[in-house]
Amino acid sequence: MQCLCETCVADLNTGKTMTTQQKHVTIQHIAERAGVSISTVSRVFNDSAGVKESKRQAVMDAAAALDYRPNLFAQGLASGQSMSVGVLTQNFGSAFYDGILRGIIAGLDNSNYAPLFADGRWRLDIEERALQTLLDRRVDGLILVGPQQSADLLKQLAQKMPIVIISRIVEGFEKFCLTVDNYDAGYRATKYLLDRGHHQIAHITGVLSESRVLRDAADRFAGYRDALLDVGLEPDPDLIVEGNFRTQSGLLAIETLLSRGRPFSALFVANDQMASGVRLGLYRRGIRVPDDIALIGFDDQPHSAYMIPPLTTIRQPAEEMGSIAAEAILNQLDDKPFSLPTMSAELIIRESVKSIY
Amino acid sequence: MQCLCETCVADLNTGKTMTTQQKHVTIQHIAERAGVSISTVSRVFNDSAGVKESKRQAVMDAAAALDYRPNLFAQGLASGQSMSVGVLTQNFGSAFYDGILRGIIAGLDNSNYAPLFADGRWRLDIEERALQTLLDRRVDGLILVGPQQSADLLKQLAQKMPIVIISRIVEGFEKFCLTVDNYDAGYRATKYLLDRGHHQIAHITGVLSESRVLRDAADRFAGYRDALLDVGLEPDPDLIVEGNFRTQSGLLAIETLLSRGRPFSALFVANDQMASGVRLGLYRRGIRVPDDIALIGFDDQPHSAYMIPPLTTIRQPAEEMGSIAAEAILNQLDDKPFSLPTMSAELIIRESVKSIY
DNA sequence: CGGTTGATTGAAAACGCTTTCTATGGTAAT
DNA sequence: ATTACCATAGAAAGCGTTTTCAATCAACCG
Repeated sequence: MQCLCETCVADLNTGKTMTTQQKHVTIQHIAERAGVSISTVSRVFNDSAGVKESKRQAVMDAAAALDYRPNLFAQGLASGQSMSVGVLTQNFGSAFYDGILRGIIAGLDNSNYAPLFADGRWRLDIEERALQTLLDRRVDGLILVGPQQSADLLKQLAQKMPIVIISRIVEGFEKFCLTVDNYDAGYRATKYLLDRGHHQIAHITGVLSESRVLRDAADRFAGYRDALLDVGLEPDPDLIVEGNFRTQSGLLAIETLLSRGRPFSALFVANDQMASGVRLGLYRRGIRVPDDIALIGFDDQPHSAYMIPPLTTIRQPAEEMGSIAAEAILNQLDDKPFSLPTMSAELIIRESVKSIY
Repeated sequence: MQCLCETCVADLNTGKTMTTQQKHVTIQHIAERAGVSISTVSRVFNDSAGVKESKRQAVMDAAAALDYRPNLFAQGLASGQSMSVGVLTQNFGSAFYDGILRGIIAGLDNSNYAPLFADGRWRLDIEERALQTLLDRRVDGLILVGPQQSADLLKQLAQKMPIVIISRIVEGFEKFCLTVDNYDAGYRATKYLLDRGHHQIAHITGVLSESRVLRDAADRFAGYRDALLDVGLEPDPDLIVEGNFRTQSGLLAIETLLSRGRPFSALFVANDQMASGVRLGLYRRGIRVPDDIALIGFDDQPHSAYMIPPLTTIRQPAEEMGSIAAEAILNQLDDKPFSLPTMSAELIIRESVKSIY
């Protein structure tokens, strides 16, 4: 890979060997070797204008021979584009986010854009910095998953670049939001229990508090409530406990639920993680699932299929959402129309719910 | 935030308003506003040379007033540095990786470097592209978690920039590798079972095949074998099954193990995911844990504490490894000495192992 | 008091690419 | 054969920083 064109030799002589020459082949080197100007080289790579086939080929050959890789910094500086889209999540480690990322990677796969990942770890300050990192890198588009930023900031961002917001609805901004219909999913989960003959159905919710920007917990809860109402059942406050989506809180919640002494035969838990905690709590008390209590979760985490017993749950189409988001960003980038559907979740029937009649 | 210095007004008049002026404040604008040259502004931000306090302050004020953010592309181009370190994992979604990422984020937190994440999804081709993305962005350092690249390539990379490799040992390159002592961990897991009175201990390994660059499975297995040997027990091939680290393979493995008909009272599984599969297999057969079979896993995934029963397992100090890796990179970047210890894993005792005497 | 020295500062040259703007040649039209 | 027009290329001007080089100024030395 030792090039001996003028430029390279000049580099060698000036002692730049170990830096420029060895380290980075530039458009200069290619131009020299192919016997054309750098403008032409640039044109070839961007096919931004007609270049005679012979030169084109020469450039391609030179580039291949020298293993040329454009300097993104230079490109970005000159063109004002970074050819990357920023992806901000809250927790790389969760199955739902992981699925989304997978979808995004796939969706961006044969575009010229590369994803740039950052993670907020559910902490506003970290999220802010992560976002800043992305912005500093001048991403051309942004996919935000469950962002906790203010609606104003989000709208402001949208002014400057294509954006897609997953798992959160920002008022007056629905066009850019991609969500799952949590209400419907909650409704259906509850309905499923009702249909199996259960009438006393408890619910452990996610984080509900007012200030919360993310409405998933509230929507699932509303679905639960309405499903009950629709069959003439009054939701019983004693059968409802607020959790915080974490495993531990499921354990706690089932304790308080049980301690209230109100009987129930089925339990709808707002996510699988908490369901996992619930399951342990039940096990500790010697309460069997599904014989004594039917259990239904939400999310279909990978290990839910391996719970004892395998958990009936609601699956969000994470991967599909990721690729839809990617596609939408790409379209926005191309000034093409796009639309983000409200996704619907799927009931995954396994073994944690038994019918009683 | 409307600036009326010469530069900005000029921008306004030339109609650059909606792009340059609104979009990006440059060092130019600051210089103008603070009444100094751009060189001085640059010096202030990098405190690369003495600048009189009065000017320094003026620059800072101007920067604050205009909400200046340096253009990383320009900085990168000019300085040859990107002030970022690339982090390549195999699967954002796994708890182990997630812990590492958390550690890295924390470790880089008060440095000037920002992490840039990419994920190989356990597929060599994707990993290659992800790495390329990182390289193209001219990261100043690289943290690779369980990379599958050839040793040659890794060494080559190390020539060019600081590097830390987690979870893989590259021969003759140990200085840059940060690993957990899997052999010791495997040994201790087995020893624990032995100490509880178990003599017929089965083992489900991870991916073992020769070509495999990652040795974790083989090391855990070797630890298992030697622990047995050390108490005078001959490892029984009929009690050993090779899995592939995935949940499903745990289920399969326990089936074949059981079908061989050789009795065993305890089972060491090379990771928690497979243990999860095993658990389900056992449940299906009505075999109780820990009463009929003692179970011990590896990794301490978050949900392992909530398995039925809670799983005794080995915890790798993921988060700590992440921050150690970050620190090592930072030190290399500063030309300071660094060293990567071999981490040792911790036995987490829960309820899936019962003593038999 | 002229010349040094050191601390500050500005001018200008990179950095590697994109993108006008111009120039060149050839081809089609008159 | 002229003129007009295209297609193709090169020159050169940025893009927003850093960094080298040179210049200015004041305090300091003998």
